[in-house]
Amino acid sequence: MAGIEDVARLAGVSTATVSRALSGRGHVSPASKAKVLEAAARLGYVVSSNASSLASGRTRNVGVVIPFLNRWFFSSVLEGAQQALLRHGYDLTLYNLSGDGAERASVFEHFLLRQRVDAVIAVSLELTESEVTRLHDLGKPLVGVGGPIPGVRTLTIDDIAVARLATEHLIGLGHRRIAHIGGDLEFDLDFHLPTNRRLGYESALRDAGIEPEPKYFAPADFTVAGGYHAAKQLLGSPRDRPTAIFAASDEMALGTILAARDLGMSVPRDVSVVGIDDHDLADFFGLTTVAQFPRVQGEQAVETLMEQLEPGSDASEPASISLPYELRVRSSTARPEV
Amino acid sequence: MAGIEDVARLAGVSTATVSRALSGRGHVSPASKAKVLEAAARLGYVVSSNASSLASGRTRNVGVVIPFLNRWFFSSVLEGAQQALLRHGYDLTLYNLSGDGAERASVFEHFLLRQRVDAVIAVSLELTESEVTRLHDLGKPLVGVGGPIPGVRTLTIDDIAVARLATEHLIGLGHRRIAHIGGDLEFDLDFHLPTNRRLGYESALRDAGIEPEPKYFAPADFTVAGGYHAAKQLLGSPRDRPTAIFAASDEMALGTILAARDLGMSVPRDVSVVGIDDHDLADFFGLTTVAQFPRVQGEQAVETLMEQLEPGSDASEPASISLPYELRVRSSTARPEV
DNA sequence: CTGAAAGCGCTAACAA
DNA sequence: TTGTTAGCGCTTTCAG
Repeated sequence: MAGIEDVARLAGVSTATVSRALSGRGHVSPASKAKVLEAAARLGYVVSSNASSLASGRTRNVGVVIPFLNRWFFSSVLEGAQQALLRHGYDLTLYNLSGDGAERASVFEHFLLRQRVDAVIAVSLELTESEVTRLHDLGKPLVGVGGPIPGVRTLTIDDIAVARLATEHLIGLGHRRIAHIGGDLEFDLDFHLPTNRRLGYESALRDAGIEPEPKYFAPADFTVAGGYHAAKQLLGSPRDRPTAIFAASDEMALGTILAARDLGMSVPRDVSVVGIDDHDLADFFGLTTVAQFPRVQGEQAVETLMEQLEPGSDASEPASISLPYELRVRSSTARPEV
Repeated sequence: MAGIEDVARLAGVSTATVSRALSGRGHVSPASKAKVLEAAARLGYVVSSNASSLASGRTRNVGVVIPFLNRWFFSSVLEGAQQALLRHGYDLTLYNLSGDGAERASVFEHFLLRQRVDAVIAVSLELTESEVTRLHDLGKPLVGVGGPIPGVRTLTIDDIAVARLATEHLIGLGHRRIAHIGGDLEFDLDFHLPTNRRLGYESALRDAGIEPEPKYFAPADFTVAGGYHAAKQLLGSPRDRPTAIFAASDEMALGTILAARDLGMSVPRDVSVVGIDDHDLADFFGLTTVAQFPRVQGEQAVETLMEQLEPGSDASEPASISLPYELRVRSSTARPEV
């Protein structure tokens, strides 16, 4: 392992110059810089991140705290964040916390605070005020994805608007009996996402002069199986059966499609289905959905951090971050039968 | 930020004793240890991992290199690894390499080698000999998951045996015309997994006196959509249609079930379907499958590393690692109709 | 623009 | 069992 001194010697300059040339901080003459670069390449020199971090206080590493790895939304956010960080020359340290108290506290105390990260991205995780304060006091930028953290910059789609859009799509097609499969209340830890989506749904209905009815709401757990069972419930009754179902996630929407099939109903002829996400499988099932772009959310979280971590490097300050979403009409929605 | 000196002062001992008490290396009297622990707690002291790493050469961090984040197998391995590492007090730094050459080389050079990790777990990634050598020379243990890396300890299920098991299940039910949906050749980078599974399938057939026929093989890309199309191909022809399909992954098996339905066939009455994985959705679809346990694979990879990283801590040396798998019979397989 | 040198905070000989 | 102390490899003032 070549060290900075070896490079300095080979390049005929001091270690300080090597450091400056390689890190880009401070001025170095083009001539010296070239010599340093060449020497470093020749020796296969790579800085020791530990020594560098210890001396500079920067680690070029960010921690990502995330509750699930095996769900589409979360793995996509992670992917986006990872890629963006790599581009900036940062490492990503992963903390997969299943919301569980003890493990989580320990992670905060013994990992995040070990000066291992320059910043933290918290995905769909409600941090306690003391956790936020602690990070803040340490001067570690923190950005949230997927839900508001008090006093912290957070990226979330406008769940109310997204739900409105999905519902209005159905209303526009002529549906009046529109059911909703949403999260159960205890799922609301995810930043009231279920509640917000339900609010969007209800307000869209009211705006169209339709009074939301309790019998047209079924709770589920955001899985395919959950959506399936909820949909069976909704579609099972022969009278006043809804002609359309808006599910709060694509996975539940897929469950709905499968339930309809199993009940001998045809989608969209007998029932229209719309979801939220644009999950990998949505296209395959012809599911109409409101796409959100979790990869982009991950990337944006990184960019937001970078502005704080490396000010001036790329001064495009998106003061208020509005995340994109988009209705994707496929074959699971149509006008209701007359 | 309290430093080690603060703790030492408060506890009335030297910094060396604090270090020893907190890290567990070297002997410390119970009395001193108690004092140190209390002082550290009082001050909210957390070691600086950089300083510690620099001085000791250990980072308590392992790098996980993985090609996908959004596929069941990979996210499960990652989850298992993360959890096991956390338990050992290690961090996990994630490198999500999409196999792409340039990005990958850069990661190896500038990230993994920056002394940031004590060891590397490579998931389904064929490392070049020079990459392996480089890590080896640096004294970084390396363990593979999901495919053999030359000269490296690797955890993989016995793909041939797994495929045999699945096929034999069908044969045992009385099927003779058994088709296989496997990976296309170019997918073979995944360590010949598709090839091995096909070999297992073929040898099981031969053992039962059935000659494998090319028309009963269809390649696909391990996705639901891919399996769907392959299955339509296989099930489309009216004569000599297979009575059973063995898909090399659950996702393709699910596609097969959906294809059968769309062709108006009933599973398992008209066609039996078996997969490999025990994907989250397998249970929901009643898919018979050979379960593998990727979480466990991730955990085992970590344990294997720990033996090398912290010798003596837990001396259960599993010399040859055989990974578990298990046939899960559900409702997608049955005797063929007579 | 460059070099000398003082640390960054901790660990590990070594000595006691 | 404990303390003293010399670094770990780099960054960054501070002079020049």
